Amino acid sequence: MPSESRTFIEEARRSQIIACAIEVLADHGYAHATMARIARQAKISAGAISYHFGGKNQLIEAVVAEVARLATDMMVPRILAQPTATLALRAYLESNLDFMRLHRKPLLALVEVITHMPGEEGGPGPYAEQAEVAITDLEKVLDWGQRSGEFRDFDKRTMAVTIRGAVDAVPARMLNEPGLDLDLLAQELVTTFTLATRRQP
Amino acid sequence: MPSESRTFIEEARRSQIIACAIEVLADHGYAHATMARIARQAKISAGAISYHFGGKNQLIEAVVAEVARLATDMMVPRILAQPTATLALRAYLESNLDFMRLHRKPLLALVEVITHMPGEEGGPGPYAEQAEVAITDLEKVLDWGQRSGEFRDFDKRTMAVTIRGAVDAVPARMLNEPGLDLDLLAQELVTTFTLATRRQP
DNA sequence: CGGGACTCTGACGGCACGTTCAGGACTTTA
DNA sequence: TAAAGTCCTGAACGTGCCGTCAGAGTCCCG
Repeated sequence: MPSESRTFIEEARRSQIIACAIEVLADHGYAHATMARIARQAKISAGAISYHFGGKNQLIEAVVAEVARLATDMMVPRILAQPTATLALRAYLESNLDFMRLHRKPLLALVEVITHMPGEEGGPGPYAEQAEVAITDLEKVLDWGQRSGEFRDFDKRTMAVTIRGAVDAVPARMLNEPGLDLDLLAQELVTTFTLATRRQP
Repeated sequence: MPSESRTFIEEARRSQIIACAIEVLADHGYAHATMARIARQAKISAGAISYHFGGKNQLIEAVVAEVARLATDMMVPRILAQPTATLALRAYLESNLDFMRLHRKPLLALVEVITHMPGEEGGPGPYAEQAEVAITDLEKVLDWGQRSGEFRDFDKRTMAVTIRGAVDAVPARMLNEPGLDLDLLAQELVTTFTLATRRQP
């Protein structure tokens, strides 16, 4: 305990600051998530954040990495455990919405960063690659289903973008409809895209 | 000409500034669309914009109104002219993508404003209502199809949000895939959502 | 006990942005 | 022609933000 108390404090602070950044991002939006505000949430000074993370960009980076890890851990194993592509697509949708329900604020924080973080002039945001990974993963499931004969012959990329677009529309709805039933929503999405992708009789 | 030259100049300047704001928003993104930059694009000073519009917020408001008018004019008549809900849904998707192809920069500018404009603390952005209108319009088409027996019994709001999410995912793709064929894309979307909504045999 | 490493504060500098304003050029009106 | 009105510029503000830094507090080790 004594030999590790220093790094223990360091790690504890980092975790606390990341958690507070997620809280502020989810509750007040990217534009209002200033260093001073995150610091106030953590009951420390703004300088302390720079001390631990070196700057705002690196803090954001840590937040994104943390939430991405959460999502990956929850989704990937469930998807890979399915025996058929149809069930894998179902697991993709269900585990994704499960993640939204169980980690509501981290999800909203991630969405704030990905959608509002300014990138280079006219180019994509710095975390566009994050979204690209989610799409290519989905494409793999779709390719699996087409090669196995479960799915009809659609354009894989277009279908992947369509499904992700539908899923990404959910967080905004969570903000405006407090009583939204995500289980029911998952059911509707599964039905919709099962019908849209299955091989036609 | 003399009696109206004053208001003529006024209107010409307003149109020019709106066009330049659209250009800058589409090319460089909301974060980089500063007053100075828009002014430089229009070869005037930043003060002139405040003179004609009273401030940045009112300029943005004018931009949104202009683009929304463009989109409505192109889509609504085509949708209402259809004899069945199935064809109306097809017209909704096709006319929406047509608008994206014919008015690429105004569309991208509108997306920039709607997605990046900061609103009140934690609340939705000031133009969230704009998106809400697009969804309720779509719900009307879906309700039409359910009452006529063309569509199966899905949750109208969920399906509307799903379709809009899929459509709203297109602009981001236009930025990253220059050679994207919007006609082919429209065809895929029509097929996908025709299968997803039609009454099951 | 005393030096050193770690942790944090509070204030300051610098920057980017939107807005305002006095004044000038030009046009219309009296 | 003179006065009034229109249109615009360039500089000067005020604001909000991030990053830095000297110094203080705390804990450990010699």
